Amino acid sequence: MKKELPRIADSEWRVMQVLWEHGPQTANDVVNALSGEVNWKPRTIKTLISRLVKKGAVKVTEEGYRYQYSAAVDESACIRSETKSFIRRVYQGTMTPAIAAFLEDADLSAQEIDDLQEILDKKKGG
Amino acid sequence: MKKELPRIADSEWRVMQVLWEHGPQTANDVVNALSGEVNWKPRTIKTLISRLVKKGAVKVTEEGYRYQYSAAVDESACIRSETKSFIRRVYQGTMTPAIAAFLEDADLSAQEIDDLQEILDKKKGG
DNA sequence: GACAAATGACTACAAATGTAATATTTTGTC
DNA sequence: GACAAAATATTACATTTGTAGTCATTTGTC
Repeated sequence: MKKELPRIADSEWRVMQVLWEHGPQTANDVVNALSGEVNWKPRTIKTLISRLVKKGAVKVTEEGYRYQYSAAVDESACIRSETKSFIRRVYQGTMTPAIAAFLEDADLSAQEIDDLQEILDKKKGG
Repeated sequence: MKKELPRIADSEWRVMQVLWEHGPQTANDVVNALSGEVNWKPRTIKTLISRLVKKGAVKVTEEGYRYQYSAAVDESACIRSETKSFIRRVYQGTMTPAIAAFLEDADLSAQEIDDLQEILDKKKGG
């Protein structure tokens, strides 16, 4: 059974990424992880966390005497869902032109090109 | 000199796409073009058009006795800008994982795979 | 155990967005 | 030229988002 993914707003993504990357943390840990990257007041980050909790994207546990926050939704599921909605919106649902545009725009190393070609080879094979 | 692209909201994209695809049109033409695709009342579409005009994404000309609306911003510029901000947000700016995820997720025909591989070959060659 | 410091809860508030309704003006028709 | 129909303009309103501030509570310290 798959859970509905809550809609994650732009700035909320930053918070989610910290939680996905570093696992359970206090609000302050998140604030620290983001300091330097963004210019938000600690309060702002707390607000974002609360909203994510309310949406069900983040869960809280009382570790000892302070709350620990951790992601409650799967990172790749969120990425896939966001990607799909992006492609629908901007490329009207057609993946191939989107990918082609990406490829043409991207500045790829030879290694990266090889990796991508391997993915394609595998797809063809399968 | 490049113009600042106005921020185009999700539902506004639908309107822009009609204007990009079909060129100058009356509000009603846009409504007709979108009917069947979306479930918006004509009023809603008119509102979206007005907002786009106010943002400078659409321009109005009085053709004869009724307004004609047409895109005032370049389609590929918008697509590129939106793509860049999407990749920054979701993939933290790294193109290759984004593309890899796209490829793995996409349901591609053999033909499409070949086309993409050709793009990659060309990139490697260049 | 009183009090400051830290943390979390509740509140704020403007702009953007989704989704329209109502009011006014223009135009074609009789 | 009066009036209905069509088009445009103005207004509405709840939600979401960005960006916080203030109030209340918990906790460590003396």
